[in-house]
Amino acid sequence: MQLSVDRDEGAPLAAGSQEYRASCVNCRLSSICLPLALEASEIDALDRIVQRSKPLQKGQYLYRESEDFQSVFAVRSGTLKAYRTTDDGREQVTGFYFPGEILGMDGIGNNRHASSAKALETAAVCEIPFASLETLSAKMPHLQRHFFQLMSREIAEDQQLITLLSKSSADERVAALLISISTRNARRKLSATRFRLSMSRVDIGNYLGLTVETVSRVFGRLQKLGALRVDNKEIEILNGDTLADMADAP
Amino acid sequence: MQLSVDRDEGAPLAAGSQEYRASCVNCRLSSICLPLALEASEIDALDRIVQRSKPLQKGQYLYRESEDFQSVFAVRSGTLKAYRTTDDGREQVTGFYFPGEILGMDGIGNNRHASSAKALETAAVCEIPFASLETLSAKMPHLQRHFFQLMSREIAEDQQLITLLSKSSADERVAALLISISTRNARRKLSATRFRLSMSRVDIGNYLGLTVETVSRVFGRLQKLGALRVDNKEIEILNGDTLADMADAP
DNA sequence: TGCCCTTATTGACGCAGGTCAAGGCCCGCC
DNA sequence: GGCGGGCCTTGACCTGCGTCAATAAGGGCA
Repeated sequence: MQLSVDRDEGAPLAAGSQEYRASCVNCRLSSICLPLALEASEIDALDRIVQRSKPLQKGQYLYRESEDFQSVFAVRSGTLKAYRTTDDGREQVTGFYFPGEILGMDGIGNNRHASSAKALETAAVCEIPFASLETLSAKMPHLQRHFFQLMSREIAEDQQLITLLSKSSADERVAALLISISTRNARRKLSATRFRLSMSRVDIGNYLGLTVETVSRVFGRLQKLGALRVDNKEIEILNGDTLADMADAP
Repeated sequence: MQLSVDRDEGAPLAAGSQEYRASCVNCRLSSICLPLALEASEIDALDRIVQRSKPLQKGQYLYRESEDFQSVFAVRSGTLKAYRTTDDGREQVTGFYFPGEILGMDGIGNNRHASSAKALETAAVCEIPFASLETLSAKMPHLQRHFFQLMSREIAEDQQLITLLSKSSADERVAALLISISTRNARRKLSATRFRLSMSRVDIGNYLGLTVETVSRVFGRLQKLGALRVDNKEIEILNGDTLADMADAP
């Protein structure tokens, strides 16, 4: 059995094509993605600089590490992962991005993407050229503030991951990720207890600093504890409290 | 024997007091801290919003987690550490901050500091009220860009730490930290090969996700390899190449 | 529908680093 | 300058997770 596919695009689906003509005004993700305080005219101005293009297929790159940085991106549907490659060729997944979330901000620092972004499933994104965003921000205080906040939150989230990696056991890490996904689903009015993991066990392990085998074993353990039902990529959270306890148990 | 104390303040020391009247114009850290493209009049405007106060003593807090966020801070002299406390009471050091570096940006996201900052030794800072910074940024494109870049770099650095914590051995982690400190010293025209660690082994271990004992053993190992000379907090890098190899060995 | 290749699970085993414990050193304070 | 309490180091032991290996379960494609 399969949960329904995300239908997160803002616009009503236009008879089979060009749904990516959607606009921010009627995007149902705008509450996540945009500053709430923007006025209609301001949203319009933003809307004019946002570029929508045809969806990425699973495995396609949105951008690659060390490419010129031009834009940040908002996820409209699907999921992406961001990762960087270390000098010695190892990969590190630095984040998963769900609809309404912004990625690419790590490239602003020196005009070069600090990571690569790849679609984990078919995904649509809005491209926001950064130069235009800067110009617009200078004129729209709410927008400027919003972007400072978005970046700050990315920092805070990275710090949380740092804490997770630095201090926690395999169980805690996996539990924390599941809770994070659950919370982000809830924000988009999707089920917080039942969802499909778009990323592989390898990606999860990589993100959490664990091996696939360990991730697999933790899923088994959590299932045995009755906190979870796992059916391949389908997850059902049976006992959120157990999971939460697990996520920050000493 | 002790290396000379950092004298990083911008202004010449004013006969024993009130050296914190220094201004950005003649601060020798401005090349690290400020956008190079600013004009004199712009630096003046910035200078007027920057507040300098009396130095923090070792152990004093600059701000605490979950306090109201008002300002970001630039280190003028000394070192600080930032850390957050997890739900279960564990601490995680998220960064060390040296002269010329900015801290506090993780608080912008929801107007509350996401971490605490504490002086590791006597330290002077410049306080930059964020509201004023926002106003000024809207008028000064270079400044706006600069802050976007600073925040982006913080994200990129956090991602590097994530990679370190996720993938690397104890040896790699310690080597990477030493190289980072060395590089940041060089940027301030201090010795890249000889310095005094302002943080304790506990702090280092905490930052790197290791125990004190392991940190101590790694120092021993690096010393035995001839890469380092360690005398308590005094470090001399004897062989930067060995250290670099170690920092990103598979 | 069946084939092949990728992804996931499960088991056995070893090791890096955590834990516990003991001792030495440095430094601030009286 | 001597005393006390944190730091730091070193050793012995233990364990959670990585590694290796073998098998099973999907899932895309002809």
